[in-house]
Amino acid sequence: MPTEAEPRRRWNRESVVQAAAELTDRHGYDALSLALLAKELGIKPPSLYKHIGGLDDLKTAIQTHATQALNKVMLEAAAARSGDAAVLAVAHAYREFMKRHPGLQVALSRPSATGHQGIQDPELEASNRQLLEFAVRLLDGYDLDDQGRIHALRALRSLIHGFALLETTGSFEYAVSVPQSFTWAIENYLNGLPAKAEQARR
Amino acid sequence: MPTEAEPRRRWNRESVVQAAAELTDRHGYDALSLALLAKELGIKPPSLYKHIGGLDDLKTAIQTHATQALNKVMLEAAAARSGDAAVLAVAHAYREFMKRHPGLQVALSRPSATGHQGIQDPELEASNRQLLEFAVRLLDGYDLDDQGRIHALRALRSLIHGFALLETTGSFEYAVSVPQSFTWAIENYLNGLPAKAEQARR
DNA sequence: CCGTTAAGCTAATTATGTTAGCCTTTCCCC
DNA sequence: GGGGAAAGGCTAACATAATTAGCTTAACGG
Repeated sequence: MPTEAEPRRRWNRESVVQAAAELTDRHGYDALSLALLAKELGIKPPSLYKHIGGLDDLKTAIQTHATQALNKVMLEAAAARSGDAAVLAVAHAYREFMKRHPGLQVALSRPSATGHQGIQDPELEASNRQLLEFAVRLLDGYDLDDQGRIHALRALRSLIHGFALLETTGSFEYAVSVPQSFTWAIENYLNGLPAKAEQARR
Repeated sequence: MPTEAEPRRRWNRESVVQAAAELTDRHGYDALSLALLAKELGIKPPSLYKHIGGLDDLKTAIQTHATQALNKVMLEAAAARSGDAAVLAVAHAYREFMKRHPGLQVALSRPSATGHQGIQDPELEASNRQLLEFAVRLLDGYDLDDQGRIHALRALRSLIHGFALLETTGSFEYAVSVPQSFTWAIENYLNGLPAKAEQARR
């Protein structure tokens, strides 16, 4: 009898979370269940507990997975760009990510399942810190002090995130081009920023 | 035996949805269940089906309930104000609403449970139409054509909604005042809008 | 080769959503 | 007032999901 049996694919926490994330994107965040995920992986629900702590833990893991993926996308989008072009590129990449990952979008738009009392994944911390450092540099071309930069970053992210979210919830019914609205929104944001004194440039 | 029995409070669809909405605000959107709701109302789960079609129907009802409540809040905030002051008032009212109703906030930030294929509550339609008409007037003081006004409204709502959402998901960890960031964000938005030619005013 | 461990399984428990069918109160109309 | 329909509640029963306990087996290292 030849060893016909599948090598029996081994799952680990990361691959399980990854599969779960894809599941939410395909079937919707609310459709995520251990039963469905187990079927998808070809194993039985109790086996999942060898990799994750339960449904809540899985949801939290999906959140951090999504956050890291989004951070990565933003960093890549801004690479080799600067100034307004960089901001626009990041904005479009952010929106693209949200549209391409409807499940993760929902995951990114809700309080973490397990109350996030400080104790966080160190890898996530690092990713966030890296993003912040990078993001601050995005706004180099504007006349902002340290506080102003934080304000500006929060505003930018709010704008992008809110837009992408409202877009997929179907809040933009009116017969005006949504992509144009997005570009308009970002440009209006940039337009409002205080320009750095001209003589200070170049 | 005197008729000690409680007059047995009667529920209807509206009061049930209202109670469910409050439940989500107190216990979190994900904690919403027919079992918990029934306990809250002092009835048994199957009885709920006399008022709602099931959990999905209830969630959709909560969404439209939330939308109408939010619309109302915005309208009231802008009453007797105009120009930038009106925009700021609406923005703050919107954010306040989101903070005060964490459950409804989540409800407002996800695709409707029952796919929203056009068939909508006429009352909701009316509320949305009313809001749009009003909102357009909000931007009277700026030099925008019809398309521009829609762009501007989408941008404003995205900014406010996104900010409130990220605020409660805990994305603003940095040690800078969040309320200040919010005001900054709205002012920056207004700042970016094209001012109407001066001679056209007063 | 043998023991440990990782990763799977079955069985059983609990909670929930949902349906069916029954019972009582309310209330309207005659 | 009477009588019936409708409203609103209930119990019983069932399906599915999450979770726990305890067993089994493949892999892997000494």
